[in-house]
Amino acid sequence: MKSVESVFEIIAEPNRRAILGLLVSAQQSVGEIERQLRMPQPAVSKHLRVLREAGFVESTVDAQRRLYRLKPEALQEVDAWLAPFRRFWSAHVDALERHLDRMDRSIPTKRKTRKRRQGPNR
Amino acid sequence: MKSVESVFEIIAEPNRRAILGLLVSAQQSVGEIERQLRMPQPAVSKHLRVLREAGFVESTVDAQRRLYRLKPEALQEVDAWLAPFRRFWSAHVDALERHLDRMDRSIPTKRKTRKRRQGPNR
DNA sequence: CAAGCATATGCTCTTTGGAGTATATGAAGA
DNA sequence: TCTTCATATACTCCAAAGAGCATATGCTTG
Repeated sequence: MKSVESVFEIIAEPNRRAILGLLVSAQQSVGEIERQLRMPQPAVSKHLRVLREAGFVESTVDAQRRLYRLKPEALQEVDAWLAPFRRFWSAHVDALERHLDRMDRSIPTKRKTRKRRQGPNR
Repeated sequence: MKSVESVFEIIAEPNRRAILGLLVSAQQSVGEIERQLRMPQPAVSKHLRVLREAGFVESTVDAQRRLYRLKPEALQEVDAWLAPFRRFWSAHVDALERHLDRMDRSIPTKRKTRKRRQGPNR
């Protein structure tokens, strides 16, 4: 049993993302998820278990049913990881330009020719 | 060759996330990534290939080196997917409260008929 | 052209994890 | 109690993918 998968591995699975998507609107029982996603019940339960152990969802008991609802903490982790990259899709095109311009990340290897960028000149 | 992996599968790989992390600060050559991450060169190249084909990075040629830099579009996709969930980590506590209120988190070891629930579930 | 560096690719091996199926648990109602 | 419903778990099978290693490609310089 490995319970320490990264949140990224968890949401890498399409069915799990689908389940999370369903739970955005409202909590759902296993059966409801099963029907909406047209997925075999054991599959649903299994994915829910993974999601639960990873902290993405939590469940409460209602008679024989289990109602699953979203727990946002885990997804916040993804959001946090994304943060440093955000500055890129605002204005980075120019910054990139500057980079290309001054990049001389030379390494302790002998290099004579530089200025060899720009263009797929074969 | 399958090139149509979801962006989520791409970033599920720890080494790839590490590479992306490196590229946030500046573009890097394969060798630089190799050294900083202490990862065998073929591994770096392979991951870079995956990242490139998925649109996470792009490369330019500099003599025998290849300089890789970030391409934010793919990560924006993740960001977009995350959007619907964002409202959860602002105000959702109240909804949660209501739920916790009408059920018992205790273990229903031996329980007789309880309220049959009036659920909003159809 | 030959040599050397930087990077890419091909191949095998191994592990992981989802699919599918069968079955177990547990609660509710007759 | 027995039956039925809702959900969970156990188990096998299979494919995908990363690790590791060897090698190919390609550019540069002597």
